[in-house]
Amino acid sequence: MSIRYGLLALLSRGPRHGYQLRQEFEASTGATWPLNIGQVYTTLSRLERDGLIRQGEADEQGRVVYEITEAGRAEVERWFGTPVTPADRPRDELVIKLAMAVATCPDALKVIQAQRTASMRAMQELTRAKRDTASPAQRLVLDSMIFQVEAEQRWLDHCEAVLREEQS
Amino acid sequence: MSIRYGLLALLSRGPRHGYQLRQEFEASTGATWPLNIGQVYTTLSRLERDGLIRQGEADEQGRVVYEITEAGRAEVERWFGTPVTPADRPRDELVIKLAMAVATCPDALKVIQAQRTASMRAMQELTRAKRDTASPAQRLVLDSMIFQVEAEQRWLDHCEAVLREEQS
DNA sequence: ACAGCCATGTAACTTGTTACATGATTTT
DNA sequence: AAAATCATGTAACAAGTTACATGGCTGT
Repeated sequence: MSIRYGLLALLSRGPRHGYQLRQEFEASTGATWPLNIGQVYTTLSRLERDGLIRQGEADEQGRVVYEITEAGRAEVERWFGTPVTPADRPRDELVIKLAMAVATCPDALKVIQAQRTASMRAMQELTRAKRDTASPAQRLVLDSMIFQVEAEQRWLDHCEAVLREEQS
Repeated sequence: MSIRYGLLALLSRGPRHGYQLRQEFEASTGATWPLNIGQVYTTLSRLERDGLIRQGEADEQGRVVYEITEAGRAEVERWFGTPVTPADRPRDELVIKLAMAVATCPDALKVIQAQRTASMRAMQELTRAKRDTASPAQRLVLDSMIFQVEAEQRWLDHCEAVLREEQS
């Protein structure tokens, strides 16, 4: 629901049109997850269908402007007030992969090694991206990814240690 | 694609029927993400549609048994050999929420506080769950979540520090 | 004239998810 | 007899995603 609520939150600041929403969304969340412009419009249609936004009057340039409704405002409030729990998060593909590998794969250690290499490269790219990013919001997003990759690396080490212990 | 590839990986060990697949999947990945049995069958249909598995002969108990095809085996190999990158992961709802909150919300600090409380509670539940889990595979999954919540807590501290600095 | 950006939208698709229907077998 | 578990499946939907069509405007 990230995009859905993200756009709704942007609209709670004031009326916006679709193209503008993509710009602001990407300005906040950065280049790691590019947002296809088509998706903005599909998401806006669904938000309108659900009564959380409505089409306002057109721009002076004739652009279609959306504005948040009362129901939408309440929904944003609820969203900001509700923390994210582990159960809310989608299944982590890496975790599933390793869980399957330890039971299935000829050698799970190879999977771990390949992932570790990729993680290190990801870390390099993230630090480089952070160096090149001026926007504070985008830096926070990059920081989050850096912390997550660090956690991933720790977990990979841990998995390898557990595996080696089991084998011996 | 976690479920899709997860089931495919299980089938690469040998023929299985649907109910059994759910049991083995949950035995590996644990109780945090329960797998609805209906989803097993929808996913199996789609895997069959894509030529990655096929229906074999029925069980001695008359149960429908699926087996992996050559194409499926190749796909599993490819999956195990391909690392997960940050771009592969879905947008993190917490990250989006905070990125929106710092720019939109009356006070983002409240959002951070609420999340921190939830994170601490999540951590408690995860350590309790780990204490009660004998299966090594499930313990690894729980360890992954623990590392992730730790990273989340570090990031929340970091966000708060950055915010307070900006305000002053 | 043409390339590139601004701008809106739709059709088709994917995976994930749940609610429901159905019946057999096993346990209490 | 009733409850629980085993077992298979379908219908309907949500959210995310991309490819494509369409046209206006701007700078070279």
